Amino acid sequence: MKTAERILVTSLDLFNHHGENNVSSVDIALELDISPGNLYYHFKGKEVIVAALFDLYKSQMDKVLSAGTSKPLSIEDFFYFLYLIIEQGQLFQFFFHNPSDLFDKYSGIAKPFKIQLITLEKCIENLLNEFKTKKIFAASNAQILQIVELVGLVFTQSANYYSMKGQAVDDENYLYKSLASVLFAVLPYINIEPGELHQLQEAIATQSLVGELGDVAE
Amino acid sequence: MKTAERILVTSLDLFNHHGENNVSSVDIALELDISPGNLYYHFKGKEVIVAALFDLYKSQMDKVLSAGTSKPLSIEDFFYFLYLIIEQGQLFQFFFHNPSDLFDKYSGIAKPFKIQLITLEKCIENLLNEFKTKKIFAASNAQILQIVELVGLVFTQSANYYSMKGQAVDDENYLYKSLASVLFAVLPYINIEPGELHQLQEAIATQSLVGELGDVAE
DNA sequence: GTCTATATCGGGATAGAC
DNA sequence: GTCTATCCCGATATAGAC
Repeated sequence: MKTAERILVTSLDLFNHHGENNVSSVDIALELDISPGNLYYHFKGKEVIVAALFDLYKSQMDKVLSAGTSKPLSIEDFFYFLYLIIEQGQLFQFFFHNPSDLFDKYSGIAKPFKIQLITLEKCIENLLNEFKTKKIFAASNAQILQIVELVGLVFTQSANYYSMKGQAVDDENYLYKSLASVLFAVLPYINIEPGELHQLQEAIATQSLVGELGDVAE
Repeated sequence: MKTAERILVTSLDLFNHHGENNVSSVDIALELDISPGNLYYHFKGKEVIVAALFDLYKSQMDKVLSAGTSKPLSIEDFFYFLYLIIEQGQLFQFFFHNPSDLFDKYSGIAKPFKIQLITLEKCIENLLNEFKTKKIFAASNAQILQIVELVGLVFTQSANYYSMKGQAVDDENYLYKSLASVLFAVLPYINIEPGELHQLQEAIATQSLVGELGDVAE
């Protein structure tokens, strides 16, 4: 792996684990066994690193989003879609730890990041409206917006919430708990045999989701 | 006002607006037109200030919580109770901006803060269970826990979410939006004439809550 | 109680040799 | 591409005069 790439991978890892704020350029260099000077040769400061990581995040998230909107989804597909989104977010956790500070320090990413988030939410809103058209989902526009906002809240802030409560939620459990919260909010508005979806909820709650949904997705 | 008190008030204000991380001891002193040395005479560093502010937060929140549990509440009272809780949280926003960093830096408040949060959630759980007993609320224990978790998420993280989206939500709107989210999650499980509570939701959504709920609370 | 002056420390950033 | 040496700066913290 080239040095530049190693720097990105290591930075992402350190940022995710300790918070961007608590990782200095020297820390990154130290972790990589290179000199601070060398680090600066490749990236002129953390600003550039963060920007590069954002580009990576955006490109990966865009891939997921377009996969979710290219063809009609079933409700089950929809939750697998959400699963993929949450997973991507988790890979770039550090962006969500303290966005206001981050945007202050690196003002370049503020706008694009917000746009990305709004795109994501718009995308979910569209999917819900499709379900509504297909009569498998019944909610007013206001309710749909509420759901979208809740999904956004869960997607961007659940990790902060759990870490704040001091519950050491590991990466896997975190995904299921987030999904369960979303499902819980959506469930009352879904129009199919109750048994069928409570099964899904059960699956998520007991964290056997992959077995249940894994094949649906391919 | 004594200098010590002025320091606390000003610190809280600066912390809330700019984040504890971005406010140095010198900033506080400057804002108060006193010298850094003088500041240190009263509080030996930000650590002590933060600890004092936490004590204040805890005592005020405890007052609200005990008011909410001393006598049986109606559903309307319950939402006014949530209103007061969210309002208190808002007065000490900075604690919620980046708790993990805060707890790292000021390890003394980590435990008490978590306990306070868990107490609050337990309190809400108890209230929901009471409503269940009175048959005005129907939900399984798992569902109640889900609701409590959503309330916790909304209470602790909504502000971060809105600021992350770049929506400049002013203090008042913020309260109503948070309340509306909670109401939305709870609504499907409430057992009274639909019209009655949709009225409440409408009131919250249109932000005329104070008129609707203000008198109920006294 | 309040001030000025100063010590210390860590992070960001760069110059210049190899 | 990589290193060492160094500089600058902001934040914390304290000493000692008034």
